[in-house]
Amino acid sequence: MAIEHAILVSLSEKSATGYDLARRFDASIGHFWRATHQQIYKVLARMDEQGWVKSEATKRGGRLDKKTYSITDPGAKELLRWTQSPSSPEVMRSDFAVKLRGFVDSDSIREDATTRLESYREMLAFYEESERKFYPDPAKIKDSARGAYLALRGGILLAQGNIAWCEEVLAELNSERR
Amino acid sequence: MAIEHAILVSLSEKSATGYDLARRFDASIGHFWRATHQQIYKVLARMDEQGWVKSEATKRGGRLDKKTYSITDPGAKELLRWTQSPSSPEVMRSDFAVKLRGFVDSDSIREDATTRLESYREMLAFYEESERKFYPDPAKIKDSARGAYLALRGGILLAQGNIAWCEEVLAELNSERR
DNA sequence: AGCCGATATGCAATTGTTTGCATAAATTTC
DNA sequence: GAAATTTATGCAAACAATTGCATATCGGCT
Repeated sequence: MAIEHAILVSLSEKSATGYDLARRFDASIGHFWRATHQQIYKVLARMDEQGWVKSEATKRGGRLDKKTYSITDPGAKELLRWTQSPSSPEVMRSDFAVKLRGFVDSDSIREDATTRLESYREMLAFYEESERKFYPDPAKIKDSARGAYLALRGGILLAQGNIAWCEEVLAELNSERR
Repeated sequence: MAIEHAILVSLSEKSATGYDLARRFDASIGHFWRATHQQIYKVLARMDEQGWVKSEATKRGGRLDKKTYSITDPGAKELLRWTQSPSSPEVMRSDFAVKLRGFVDSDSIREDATTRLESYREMLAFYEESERKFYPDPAKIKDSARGAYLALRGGILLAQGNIAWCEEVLAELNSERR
């Protein structure tokens, strides 16, 4: 029930085609909500029917029309309504935690923890780079950018939590080996 | 593709009925993987067909049989296979981050952050209580409990990350108010 | 005796998401 | 000039998960 709202947020920043959105959901906003292009196209069509977005078509000869979507008033109203309703707590679903809990094969867990550690470190590096680049001085952040900044901070803090977790797992597994 | 494995992990700890599992998925292992009883019953039936679990029925007169499930050899083999295959990185999906990113109504965000902060603090308190109770001395943890301990540590570290995030959001929103 | 909560199982419908496939022009790279 | 990548859209099938409903007994409380 929230890919719609992620799309509304994204469109409220800037109008876009489904393709553009798919790229955004693979980068910026995609750090907080993943979605494939297939899903985006389908949801966009539904949202269009509902009147939350409108599309402007560009003819392209032999190919299907290119459609640029923008948010409508009802769409903005829905976004406000959603913002104002309390968000349900995230459903925790961690393959890694289940794997740990099972503790069937410590070598595999070590490998997995190593891979995860690496990818969370990359993620953290990326987020921190963004932070330095876009918000060098937290006191001077424009009001319009406060939300994006705080979302980014979340990415950083959660990545750090995950890194700490992986490091602990690896430390524990290595101490166990002796 | 992982509720099966969470069930296998849980059954490998101790045989159980669907009902028992549903309660576990609402507490211990449920901290890392949520599932409803309906889903559990359905998946158990499928796993039974696949031969990953077997069930022993107890007749109960007018009512449907009570079935106690336990893990089979093929089930244990599948659990090992799953453990040894690299876990796909968790798909991040955070309503809260999307809401922040949109930043439509800061009062609602403040409320939301306050609620989340509270629930993560409760979670953390619960985890830390478990840690004190079951693992007072990390150096003396039995091998068989290492996995559960490390999963618990994950819960603690991620809860702390989320708490830090909520606190930052609230601090930022309050400084903005002036 | 009546009510409530716990025990115990499950079907059905719907919604949400992933995966596989398909098409086709424009642009960049070798 | 050929090949690969990017731009751009979408359908269909399968799988995963949620929500609503239904049933029935047992034990404890009032």
